[in-house]
Amino acid sequence: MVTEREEDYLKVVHELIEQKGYVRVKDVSKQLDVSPSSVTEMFQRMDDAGYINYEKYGGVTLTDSGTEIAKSTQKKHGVIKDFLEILGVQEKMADEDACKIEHVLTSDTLDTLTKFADFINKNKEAATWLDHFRHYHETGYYIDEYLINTNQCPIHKKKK
Amino acid sequence: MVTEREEDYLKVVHELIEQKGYVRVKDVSKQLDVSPSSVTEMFQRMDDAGYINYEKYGGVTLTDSGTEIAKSTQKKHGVIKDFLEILGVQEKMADEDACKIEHVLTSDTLDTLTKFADFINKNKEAATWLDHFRHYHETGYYIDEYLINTNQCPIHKKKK
DNA sequence: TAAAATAATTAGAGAACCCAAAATTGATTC
DNA sequence: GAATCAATTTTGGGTTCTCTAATTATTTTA
Repeated sequence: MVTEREEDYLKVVHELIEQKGYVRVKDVSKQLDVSPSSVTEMFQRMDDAGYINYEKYGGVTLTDSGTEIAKSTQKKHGVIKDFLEILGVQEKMADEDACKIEHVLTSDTLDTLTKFADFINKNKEAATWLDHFRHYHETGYYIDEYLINTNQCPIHKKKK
Repeated sequence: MVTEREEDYLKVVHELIEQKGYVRVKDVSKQLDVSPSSVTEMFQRMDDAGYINYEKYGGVTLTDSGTEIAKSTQKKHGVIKDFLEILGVQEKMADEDACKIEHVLTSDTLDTLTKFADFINKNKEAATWLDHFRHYHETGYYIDEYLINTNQCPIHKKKK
């Protein structure tokens, strides 16, 4: 079974291959903020595990299973990050959280987050609703026009 | 710095103390599905770290810092679980995911999730909107009345 | 092409987990 | 009080991941 850390490494390797066409120990080291020797060691482990093809002092390529894991992890990352940003979490935080969560969320939950983003993006009504939530989130106040349609007093009301 | 695993152990210890008034190695072992020897070892580590007071063959109590961590972790768990359940994730999955996520979410994001739950619970409008999302989530179809107010054709439309 | 610079690997070690099996302690029962 | 039983701890070992320092390979440059 693939570990979380292996998923991290596979994701970075995949990204670097997409960006530059090849992978350097140095780059992975910088990207993940670990020492070069840690990268070498992980490369050896992942070669043994069948996720990458690794040759000393040479290049690294992803195997089919490695590619699958990398893509799946990237996809999860995107889903989570998009979702959090929709909710109003700042890009940097959303990215940071997505990096952690992507390894552990059940596919059920992932599916829910995906559907949520779809729903928001396909409905004007939803977008409006979201604006109201964002306003509440940022200021702690409800928006007047919105309150008119509820059973609440149309006075700015601080959330306690 | 407290590790994720220490947070897990502290949470369980705190829960057991609340429930039964005391803590047995056996119970923690069962709760976390680890061997008794792992629990003993962790107890020793957490005693060294100042999170618990541990005496061989005796009881375990939480220090102030241990209590703080346990409570904070429990609180985060609750926020995340509630949030996911609001979105329609099944209780079991929501709980499972919350157990993982509680250790890693930024406080920014946690705050957003809390506010989201508040917002939903305090607005009829929001609750209605949520029903529509839940329906879409479960069936893949939009609800007619809802679509009337959007730029979409009021025919059941499968999401692709 | 030989020396210098850079990159990568190996060697050795440590932290945070985990386990099974053996030894110990504390509680119960006869 | 001694024997038994259950709970706990110790011992010894394993995995995954990390590091620094030393070594080796590759690339650059003079």
